[in-house]
Amino acid sequence: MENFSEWYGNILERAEIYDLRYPIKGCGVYLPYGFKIRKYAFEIIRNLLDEAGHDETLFPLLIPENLLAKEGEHIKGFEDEVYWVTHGGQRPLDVKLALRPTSETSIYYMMKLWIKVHSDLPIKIYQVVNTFRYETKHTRPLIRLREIMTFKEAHTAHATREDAENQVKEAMDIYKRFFEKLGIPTIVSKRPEWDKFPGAEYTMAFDTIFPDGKIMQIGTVHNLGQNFAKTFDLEFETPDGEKDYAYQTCYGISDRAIASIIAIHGDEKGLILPPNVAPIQIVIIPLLFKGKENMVLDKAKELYNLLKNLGLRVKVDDRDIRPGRKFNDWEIKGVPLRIEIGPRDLENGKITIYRRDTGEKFQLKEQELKGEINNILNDIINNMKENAKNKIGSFISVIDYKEEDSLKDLINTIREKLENKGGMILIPFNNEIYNKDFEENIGGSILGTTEYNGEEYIAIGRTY
RNA sequence: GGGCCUGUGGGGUAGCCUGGUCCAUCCUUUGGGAUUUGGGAUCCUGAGACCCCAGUUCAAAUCUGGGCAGGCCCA
Repeated sequence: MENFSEWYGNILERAEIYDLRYPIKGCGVYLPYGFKIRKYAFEIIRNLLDEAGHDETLFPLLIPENLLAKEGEHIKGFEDEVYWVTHGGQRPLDVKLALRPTSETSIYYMMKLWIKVHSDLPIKIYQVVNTFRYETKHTRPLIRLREIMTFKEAHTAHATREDAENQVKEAMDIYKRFFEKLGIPTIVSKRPEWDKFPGAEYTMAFDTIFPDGKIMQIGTVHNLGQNFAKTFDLEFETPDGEKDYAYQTCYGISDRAIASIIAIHGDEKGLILPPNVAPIQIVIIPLLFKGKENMVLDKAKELYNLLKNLGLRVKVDDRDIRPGRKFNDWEIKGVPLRIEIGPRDLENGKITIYRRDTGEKFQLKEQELKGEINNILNDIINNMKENAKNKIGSFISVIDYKEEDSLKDLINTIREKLENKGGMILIPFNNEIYNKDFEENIGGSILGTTEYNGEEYIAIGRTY
């Protein structure tokens, strides 16, 4: 993958994931195939959240200016990138309406109405919605959008600081499992003070590394403390009759998760999808020879029903084109398994199987298929995880640095490394260099502090 | 915020400088047909474009101005 940008744009089009020709910068269209990937991926996070006691809700897209502007630090973080609705028809509006850049303010306004006593807490809700940012820098499909079409945002309120702290832990655990299921390796760091979510006490972030060596933030978890609660007056009565403000957290995952599936697993041939999000998990290609078409088609149909009944997503590709073309089409689309069935296989009572992740082709006795199929699919996701881990691992470099070493040398080493290799650089934590001044000199960003092999490090990289 | 560049079928392009030879080239895509099918076949026959508006001119894809859209560089 020499040129990632080019590869990425190409694959979105050729695999029919996302059409970026919509005539507004930073806005595009999820095509049916891409939409299904999105659907299955977000089904996973929905299930994880539901199992952990979250409830799905839906809040309005429009936020009145006075609500959005209420929390000073929060609005400051967004003021340059908010879209405003200023007119209703021809008539200017008395109160401008923002297209949500995120929904803290609208949700917390309502939470105030729902919270009276400690027994109303905790509240754990989430929604999957579109959000808007007026990006002036380069937009990129599914990575930097003006309309973020898929934003899963969870918001919680708790009676104590400890509960909120535990909620942060739970959220991080959920995200960790989510990305594991997708086979996407992540590095978790605590964002620096100057780069945390506006209005939060602190921000924990999930980063991964793209094939071009750039850092991609794909999930964040924020502990909001009582900042918003005080602004929005989320006051409640404690068990001992006192008053206190709710302790809040919020955490989000976006379209970038989809971009990561594509980027982390894909290869020169196209997508490689983890079976759990693949719109088609197994494609059956009948090899049709003159006079033997029906035999082969019947067998294909039989296998289709067998696999379908096992709960798998299967498709028989009986288009009247040559098989080589079909092989290619489905490889571009990343279908994990392909079954080839032709007259030769029929004679031998075997089927031919191709694995997209390893590229290997092998034969299986027809009777073995039913028992083996799930093992194979499991093996695929495990192998994909392993590959991804190795890829990301090779992008992490540790640089030693002690007080007495030359700061100039350190800066040069970092610059050189970021320039030539990219990826993530880890430096043993040192308060002297953990600041904005240092960040401005290294030709990259300080991602935050992270734990690596049991030690604390400063993580550095170039971000998207 | 300042500067630069680009816009031709669904995608990628040639033509633009030097206006006419362009009802626009090639690859890909795509409808119909034939033939074929164990790794992107082939043949026949169709489809599909000069971003929009105004101007210059006998004549505009080509020149000028504006609009819209996209990209790049610097702060």
